[in-house]
Amino acid sequence: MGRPPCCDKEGVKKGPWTPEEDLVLVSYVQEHGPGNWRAVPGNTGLLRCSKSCRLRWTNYLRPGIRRGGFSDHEDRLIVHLQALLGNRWAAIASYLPDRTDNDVKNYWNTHLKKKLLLQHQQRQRASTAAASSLPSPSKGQWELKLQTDIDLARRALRDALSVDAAAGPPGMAAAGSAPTAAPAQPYAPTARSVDGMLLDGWAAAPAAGRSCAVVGGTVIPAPAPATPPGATDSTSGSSSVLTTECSGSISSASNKRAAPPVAAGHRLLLVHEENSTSAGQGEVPLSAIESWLLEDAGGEQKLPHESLLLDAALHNFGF
DNA sequence: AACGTGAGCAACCGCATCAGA
DNA sequence: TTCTGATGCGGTTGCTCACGT
Repeated sequence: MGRPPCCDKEGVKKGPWTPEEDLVLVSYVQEHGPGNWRAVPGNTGLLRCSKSCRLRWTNYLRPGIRRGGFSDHEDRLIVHLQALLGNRWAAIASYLPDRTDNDVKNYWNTHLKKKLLLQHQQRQRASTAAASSLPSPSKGQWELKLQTDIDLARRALRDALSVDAAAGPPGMAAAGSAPTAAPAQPYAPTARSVDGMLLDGWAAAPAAGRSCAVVGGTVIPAPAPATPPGATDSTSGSSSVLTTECSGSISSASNKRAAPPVAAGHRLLLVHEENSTSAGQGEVPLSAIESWLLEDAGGEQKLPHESLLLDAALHNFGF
């Protein structure tokens, strides 16, 4: 039952990508645009399976990807979205336009989970100490109400996610994290990177507001045709705006698939202006849900009901 | 200097779902 | 409607590097 894995074929290379392979792949995608991954190995001569090519592109070579250096704002956003959405990393990543689901997932597993656990333990110790000294209002009425609100919101989201709105074309989940106008920040070159290697004509600085790929610290501007079919095109037009509208339900092709905020027919607004000066780290314009999640508390982006969402996040991971 | 260990992250794997024939 | 190929997603693995002994 089921098809054999595409990577079972003999002669298919596995393991880390070499800088040369990266260049071949980027070059191909620059020319043909992402998609039709099945054809990539054959057309490029890469000894990789289509899946591997797609993964390499979406997680590493795609323009506009920011790596590492998660801000506090991003931390909190991830924690809260995780509490609401569970391990729907693609959906979560779609709220962080320059992050990949893999990156978010790794960051959660390696940093945030521990951080949350630590906070949780500290809170428990604190509440235990408080309980022993005070006739504690362990969970005040307002807090219980908030918990109810959270539960309702989560249920609503879950329901919404299970509705097949059939709105978004395939591949839109990834489009939710479509390249933004913010130029890709060169990551620190690694031993595997192709630092210093340039393709002819690629060395030019990317035009303003244009996507670009980064290969080993080299910024490679993306040509217009590189936009995936069906994806919101943030590379075309001078004032392109990523707009997500969700009408009552966050569309999802299934309850497993990520809810792509970019799918048509959504009411939730996720506006990402290409030329916005606030496109910097952690300053993406807020959608309704983000505003709710990140409700300002005293000027700084202090999250509401933090302990409750913390609980939810921990609960999602069986803590 | 050599070795052990743990963290971080890139990549793989299996499964689910979609789209087209 | 069913089948099949292509693609997307989440869980997991395994490699690399930093750090401690």
